[in-house]
Amino acid sequence: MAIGRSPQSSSQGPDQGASRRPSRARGIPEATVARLPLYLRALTALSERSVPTVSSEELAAAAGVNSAKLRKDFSYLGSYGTRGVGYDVEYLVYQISRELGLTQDWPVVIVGIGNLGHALANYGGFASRGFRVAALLDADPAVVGGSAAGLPVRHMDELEEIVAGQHVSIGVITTPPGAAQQVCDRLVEAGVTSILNFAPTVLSVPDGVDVRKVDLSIELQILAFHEQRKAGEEPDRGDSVLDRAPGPVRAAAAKLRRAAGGGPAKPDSGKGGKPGQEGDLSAVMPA
Amino acid sequence: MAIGRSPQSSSQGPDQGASRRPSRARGIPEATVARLPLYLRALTALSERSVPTVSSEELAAAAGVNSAKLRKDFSYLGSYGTRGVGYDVEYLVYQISRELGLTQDWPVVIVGIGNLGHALANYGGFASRGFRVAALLDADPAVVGGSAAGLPVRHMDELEEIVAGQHVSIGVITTPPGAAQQVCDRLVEAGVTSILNFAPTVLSVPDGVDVRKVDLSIELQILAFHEQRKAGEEPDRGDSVLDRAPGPVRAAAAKLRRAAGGGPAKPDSGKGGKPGQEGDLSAVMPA
DNA sequence: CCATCTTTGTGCACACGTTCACAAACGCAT
DNA sequence: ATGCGTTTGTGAACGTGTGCACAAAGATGG
Repeated sequence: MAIGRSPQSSSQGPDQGASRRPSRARGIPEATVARLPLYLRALTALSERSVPTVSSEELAAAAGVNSAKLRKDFSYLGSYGTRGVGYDVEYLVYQISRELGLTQDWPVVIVGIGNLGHALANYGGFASRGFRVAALLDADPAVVGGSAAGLPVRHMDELEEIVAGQHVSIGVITTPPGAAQQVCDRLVEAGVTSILNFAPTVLSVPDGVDVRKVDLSIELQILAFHEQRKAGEEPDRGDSVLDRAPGPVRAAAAKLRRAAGGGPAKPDSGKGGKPGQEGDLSAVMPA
Repeated sequence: MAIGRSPQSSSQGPDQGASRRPSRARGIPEATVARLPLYLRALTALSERSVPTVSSEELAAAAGVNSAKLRKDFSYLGSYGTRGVGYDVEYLVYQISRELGLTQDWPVVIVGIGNLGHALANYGGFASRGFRVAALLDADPAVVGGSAAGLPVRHMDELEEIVAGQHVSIGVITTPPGAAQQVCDRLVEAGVTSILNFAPTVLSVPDGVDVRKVDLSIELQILAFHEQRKAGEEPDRGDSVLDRAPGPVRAAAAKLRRAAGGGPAKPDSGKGGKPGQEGDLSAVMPA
């Protein structure tokens, strides 16, 4: 079978970020890196209110984390606090920005200008942190030539030129799932080394390329899981008994299922058994 | 100071999901829950191609994870595989769906119908997994009355009635950051117990309410971090020496900074020091 | 200059997550 | 039936992340 490409390099699962490559090159744990933007946001808010210093306790509350965790996180960056006082807001903003690489400009291309692509193009958070939209791209002639957020939508064919010409190293994929891997390959080939993927696809990329995934459907499913648990807390809604059987019983059941020919005996995935769930997504958006 | 509300209950940080409450009520680890949707997607694809069984190795490749991890994940659900053969695709689809609570219908309200709200309303992945959009809500009279994805946009005032009447337990917040906490409070008050938050805000909710956060800006910042690391691998671009100094030196520097009055001595956040980064987001979308 | 109070930075213990590696279980051919 | 090849399920080792609790460091007041 073998469904993915060759390497499953660069992480992608829920353990986002570059996990397999220890990534702790200079020591900053991945979990800490993921929290730095959180701190940065809280600090920026304080900065705007001209608050000069902040304690780990206050900042932790604002960022929604444990204060000990916050202090440990900061300790990886160096000792930027002052005991008995707290942290200098402006200085910390600068240090975190620098650590995250936000003191430089990051041109970004967005590929796939559907509903989500549009939303992202209009996204205020891009420009406000050094991320500049270098170009909007789409393969659909009906979309190319239009505009979003004041930028023209250009054709995929210009991708290579744009990436090379503007030294784009970050690409955002908001295409339908079917096109994602292909777009990804072109991005990588053109020189992009970091990809933010909104398509519900497992992208396969060569070593050295980072992929992060945002998947709305998954988030909702996780919520549903917890929601279901809340609902059926004490009532022991009995699952067909076989399901959690001790082993031999269950194995026999599996054998029976297989023997049945995989046809009519299946549970029908729960509800309205209409097929094509994954294939015919209403275009533009991932499922 | 104290910025957030009262409790910082229910998790929210990068350690998404209900972390602090062990949540492993019946034993399924949070990390596993987060991967189940991944497996489900891969399995659904196989199911459509009428593949009857799949080995852990194959499925793991398709989902982009380690096969041992996949097997351990499945072992939490029970023993649904057959040694020497693999897993029955249809059966596993059913089991995972059931575990995630996707065999039932989950009405969802989306609050804040801006660019992103529109995109979500049109999101194919909603309906395809049992998530039904019960209503689209907005507070802006200019938006109310319009429609998105065939559904009318209704006014916030109808929230309580809709949530109660349709037994909505999941809410999606796509408002500007300033409105997020307020909307969240109303949702919770109305009876919603799971929230998917797209606004760049740390929501504070009472115990028993789950919050998951999707933050585009953070994802990009994490990518930028790794990108920067790739770029400056060997060159020891010397950071003003003070930055990583042994301690006493650094402390003195901090004292000097503070003594300087917090005014002109600050590093200016790196680039064009225009303020209002967090406050004046171009509405509609989070930053 | 000393005492006291506040807050950082971190050692340590523990919980969680990942991966290896292998025995047990199963299908299949003979 | 028996043996062989395959694949699952899991015990155990390891790595990562979290949180407590406290000593050290600095601020502050007398």
